[in-house]
Amino acid sequence: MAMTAPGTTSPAISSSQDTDLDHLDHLLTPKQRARLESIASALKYTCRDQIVYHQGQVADALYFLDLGMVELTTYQKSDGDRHIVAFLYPGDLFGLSEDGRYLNTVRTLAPTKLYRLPLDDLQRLLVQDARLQLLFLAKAAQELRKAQRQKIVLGQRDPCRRLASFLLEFLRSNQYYDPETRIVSLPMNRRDIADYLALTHESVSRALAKLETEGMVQRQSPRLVRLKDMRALNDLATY
Amino acid sequence: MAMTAPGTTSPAISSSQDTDLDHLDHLLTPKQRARLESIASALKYTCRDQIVYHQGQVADALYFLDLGMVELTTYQKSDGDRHIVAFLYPGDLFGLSEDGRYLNTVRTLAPTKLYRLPLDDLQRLLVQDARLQLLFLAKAAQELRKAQRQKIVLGQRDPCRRLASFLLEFLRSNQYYDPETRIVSLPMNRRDIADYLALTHESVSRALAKLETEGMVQRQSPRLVRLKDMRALNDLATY
DNA sequence: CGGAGCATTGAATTGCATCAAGGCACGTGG
DNA sequence: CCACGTGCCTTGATGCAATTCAATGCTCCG
Repeated sequence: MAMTAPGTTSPAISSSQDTDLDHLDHLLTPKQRARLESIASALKYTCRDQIVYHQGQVADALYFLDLGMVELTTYQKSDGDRHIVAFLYPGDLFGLSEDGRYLNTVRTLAPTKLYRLPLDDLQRLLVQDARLQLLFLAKAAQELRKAQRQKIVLGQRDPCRRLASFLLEFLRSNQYYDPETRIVSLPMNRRDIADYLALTHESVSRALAKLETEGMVQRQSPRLVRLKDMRALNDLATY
Repeated sequence: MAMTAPGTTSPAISSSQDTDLDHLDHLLTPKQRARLESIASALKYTCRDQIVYHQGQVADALYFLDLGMVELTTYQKSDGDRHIVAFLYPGDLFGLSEDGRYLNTVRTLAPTKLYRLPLDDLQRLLVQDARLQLLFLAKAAQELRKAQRQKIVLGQRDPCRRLASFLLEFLRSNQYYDPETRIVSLPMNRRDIADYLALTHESVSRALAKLETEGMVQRQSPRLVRLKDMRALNDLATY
């Protein structure tokens, strides 16, 4: 495991506190921005459940999520068991591959805008501009931290703990969390949450119910959850 | 999630099939090697259970594992529950940090040799040499793949499946796996394995016993496990 | 002084009881 | 109709405790 973005000690590099508004863009010089735009093509998905690419397809590009939300899933063996590896927020990069093939299937969960960066062009660009490459390295380190955290969350066997960690992930999001009302607006269904947390959808329901009876959250509707006792949630959550 | 090493499509970049012998070194030009050596300091640990650094210490260097094996652990909250994030093989980089502090504690599991690369020197070097930086980016992508796989393994609830995946990880290792006899020589105890797989040490024992009664493995001694039915293990394992 | 045998420690394993997550079925509501 | 929630039952992982085993250190005796 591991890889520190060398830049995390430098103010020039992205902090670990990315939010919806804190995109890669803000860190770019005008020239870098122009160069990236010259190789990028914008993609827009107006509805959810659209596939960006499939696991196993030849990997020829990296993607930058600008708006919306996508899920990254991996399908196991022959049996259909699905595993959601991550939910991605604006500012995240995706396109992880191995032996030239994408490792995941990427699906939109909401109207989404993203940029497609062809790998060969991008590599050329990153070799030309080493400072720009440092930003990508920092992004990679950020994803690594996220994966490590998530691994620890999955290590917890109490569904409530996993769910608490999951809910708290939304604090980063401007789009799906309103600090005023402290309401999380879940862009995915119980099944998706279950596949992400390695639970069944029933267990997700039950865990949510338990958190509610314990006064930590309050369900306005299935997709709208108000975080009542942030302190207790934080204590429960692993990270 | 995600980040493809742009280089995975280029033969110049490290393949995903790293083994103990396939170190970063082999991919470096003599000049790159010399530059890295000029900023690196070699560290040798002659026995196991030595701490390289502690979680929370100020992160000022990246490390390259040259020989031996280390474990990367994260300690939770106040209670002592420990989570082993990864076991590292020769060729791996470590030193992941957040807000300038190391995220893990690194401990040797065997006599170990590693190189210490101060972050400020390294960043300078990577800005000078963008091609060298691509190698680091590729390493980061590799760690990301590893973390993603591990996350899926932890998603499985059957301890046997997790253990099978764990045992198969050793196939990469020249040091701890002998293809002739097909014997894995475990460098860690049951407790460590348990903390890695999010099980109890009893569950590890039981899972191993079950794999043995089903003819997939054979215990020569607690630390020596012969892989009898590779096919069945692969079917059982997630990845 | 040296070596055989015993004691101690810790890891690993196994039996047993418990408990909680999963799976099924059904009901509800948008 | 599909997503969500919930009661009931089953299953299997956990936790505790007892046992085995290995390695080490120690004593005591030759």
